[in-house]
Amino acid sequence: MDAAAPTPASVAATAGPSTSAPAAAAGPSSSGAEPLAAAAQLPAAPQVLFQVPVQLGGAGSGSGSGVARACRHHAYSRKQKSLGLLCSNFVALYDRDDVETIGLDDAAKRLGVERRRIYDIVNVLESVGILVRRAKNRYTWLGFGGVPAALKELKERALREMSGSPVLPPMEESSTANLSDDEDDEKLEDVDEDAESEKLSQSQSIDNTSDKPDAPGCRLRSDHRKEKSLGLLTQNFVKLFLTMEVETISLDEAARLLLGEGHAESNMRTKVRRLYDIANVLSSLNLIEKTQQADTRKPAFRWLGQAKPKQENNVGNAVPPARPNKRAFGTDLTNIDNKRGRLDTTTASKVKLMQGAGNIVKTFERQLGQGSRSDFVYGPFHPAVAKKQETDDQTVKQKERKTIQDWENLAVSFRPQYQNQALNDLFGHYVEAWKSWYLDLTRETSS
DNA sequence: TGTTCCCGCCAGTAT
DNA sequence: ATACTGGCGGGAACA
Repeated sequence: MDAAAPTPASVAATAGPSTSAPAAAAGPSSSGAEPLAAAAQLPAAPQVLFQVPVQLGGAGSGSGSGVARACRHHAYSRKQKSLGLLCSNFVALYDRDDVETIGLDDAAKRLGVERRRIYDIVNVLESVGILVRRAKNRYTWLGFGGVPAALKELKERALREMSGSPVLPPMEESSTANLSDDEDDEKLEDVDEDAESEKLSQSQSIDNTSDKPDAPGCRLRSDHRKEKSLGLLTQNFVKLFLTMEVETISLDEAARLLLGEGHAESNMRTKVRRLYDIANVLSSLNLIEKTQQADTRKPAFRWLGQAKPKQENNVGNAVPPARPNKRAFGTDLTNIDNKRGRLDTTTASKVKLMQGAGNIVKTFERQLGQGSRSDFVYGPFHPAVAKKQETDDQTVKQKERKTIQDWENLAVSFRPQYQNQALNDLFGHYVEAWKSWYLDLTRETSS
């Protein structure tokens, strides 16, 4: 649907400020223009909404590939079209009390991007509980207040499964509470997904090359799709931080961990590309930040865990000051960061350690993998209140404290039990190492 | 030159 | 049949 047809200015009109989505604006179909109370009302969001300085020449931008696109856009700057920036804008646009549901077309139109990009954003936002899909084309805005619950749920689920306890009966887990009519069918699939994911697990990473070793054939195509969905990948990426408590992790490493062994080079590349997308969005939510690994200087991401709208960079971060080092979309900037927390050093080695455990991670990742959209419904947990601004320092601090506590409990109670002895042993090593590292870490951080 | 990641093709799904 | 979703990877901007 996002085919050619770049409708040049379609947006500019509706989207107050300087929106301009040169080539992208292809606001597809969609019935008429919704009233959109002009996006101009963005709160005091500073750098929001695409400030594309230069209006690319007319409709321009070729349809097809980026070739045509590229050659006539001198002023083209990908920074201004980054997912991260887009996400910030998206948040600025919808993170308000009066926002209830979000229409994809509307969002695309207002932000001046093509629908396809909105899917990207929305999928990761949903993964972290900021919004929920209600129906085709419809999402409900939960806001940042939904994040803690979503993360908690993610963590719990991860731990539950790591500990070998059977994955919740899908039906129960995705307790319809929040589902709307058009989603429940997915749950049906989840049932056999569970059963199947077991045997197919290893092919997950290599499916691309169509090399199903033992030709499971029976795999639901939709499963493949789900397994690779941006949403799921986001969750698993986040789980890496939540359960392994790695302080920093490079996208390579993440990809490796998520893919497991026998991955083709191309798979890695693709996975990493996706992770970049995800990381950019998570960064703009301030859930993670870009840094470098101490030893290798390799770019990596650090978990901040305290989602909040981008503007409020100063409020209670669960982590020391974090300068805006990551490629600050929108605000542009250096990509390179020089300083990084002391933790990185230790972390780097832990991460290495983890690599050996790739298999295991992979295993549980797979178990968790069933997370189709219907799988992560934070309904029962979600507060529904406390939306917006956690600007309140007190609250934030309390939360931080609580988080630390959580982790401590976690460290203590964390004792996975694999039915499989070998796994159990292997994992044991990993856990031990992790635990000691983690304890060090908490001691350090919690001042 | 390597890294980052935008863009849109196109296949799978839903209506 | 049409519309919605979203995986995927080419290739260009960026460092």
